[in-house]
Amino acid sequence: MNELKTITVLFRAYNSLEKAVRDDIAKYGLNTSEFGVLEALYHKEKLSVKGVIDKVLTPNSSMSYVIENLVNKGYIIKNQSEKDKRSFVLELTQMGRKMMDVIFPLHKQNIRDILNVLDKEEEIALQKALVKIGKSSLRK
Amino acid sequence: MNELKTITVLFRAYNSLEKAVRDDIAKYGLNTSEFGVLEALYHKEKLSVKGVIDKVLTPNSSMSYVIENLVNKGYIIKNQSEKDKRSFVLELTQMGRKMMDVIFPLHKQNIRDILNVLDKEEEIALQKALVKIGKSSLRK
DNA sequence: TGTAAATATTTCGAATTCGAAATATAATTA
DNA sequence: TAATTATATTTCGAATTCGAAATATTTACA
Repeated sequence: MNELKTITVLFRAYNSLEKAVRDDIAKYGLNTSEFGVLEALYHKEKLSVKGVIDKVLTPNSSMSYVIENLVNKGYIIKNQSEKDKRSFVLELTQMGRKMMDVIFPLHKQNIRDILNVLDKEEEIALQKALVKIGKSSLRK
Repeated sequence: MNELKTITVLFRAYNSLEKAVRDDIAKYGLNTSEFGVLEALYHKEKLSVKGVIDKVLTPNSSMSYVIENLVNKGYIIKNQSEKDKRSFVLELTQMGRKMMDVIFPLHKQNIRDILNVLDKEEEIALQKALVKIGKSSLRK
């Protein structure tokens, strides 16, 4: 049997899921990186740039660009931290929060609609396997 | 429980796996898209551009660029098809094939080293779940 | 305290990626 | 056979992404 089948189906599943998400949030003029930042802030109130980077998959060199766009669009604000002058604190604007109040539940439902092809046990098992792979591919 | 956990761990697993693969093949001056094309041709001898597109995850608008780079690097050749003048046939050069003879086994082993944290049953179950998700996210 | 190492963030330049529209040829059908 | 539709591929312009190096500030420690 093909030894690479697992990675093939993983890449394909990721790609089609990612595209579904991308198309969904593109309706609101956002890309995946931007949405990731908004989502992190939606749950955490305030986060430093580093705090966001630790939560999402965007590398720091791209993050400045993503954040700048979100600031320009008026969805987040960025203030230098008093404690640590290297650091900048991000939070949603009122507009950003209102938008997320609308988008986030739709986004969640959209994903659930896709994932619900799996029954509960399958989904749990999938999570476990993926966590293992995630860890395994880091130590390399 | 967090309803989005599955997508989170899927995205993370993909990302770290993809990075492991990317770093690996970057040693040979290739990126993931390029490697995907070479891999398709390595197994199939000859393929049209469309044939390659159907096998990999790169959209056609990007494919021209990827193929052009591979031609310039001397790893593949591209000839207009006699049968169908719209179509172009791709195949590995001798150099391309020799390189893949070296890279491909290493690439495969690299991935197996990561995936072998899973036992056989886990891996099969993972494949099944991912295939379901792949299909499920297409019809949207 | 002064200097070195660590951390947070940005800048830079270049490569890659994308969707939409354009081009060229082939297949279909009226 | 002419006109229409379908298919294969490329072009275009713009946005995004990346790693590496630079900057600024803080922390460690000699």
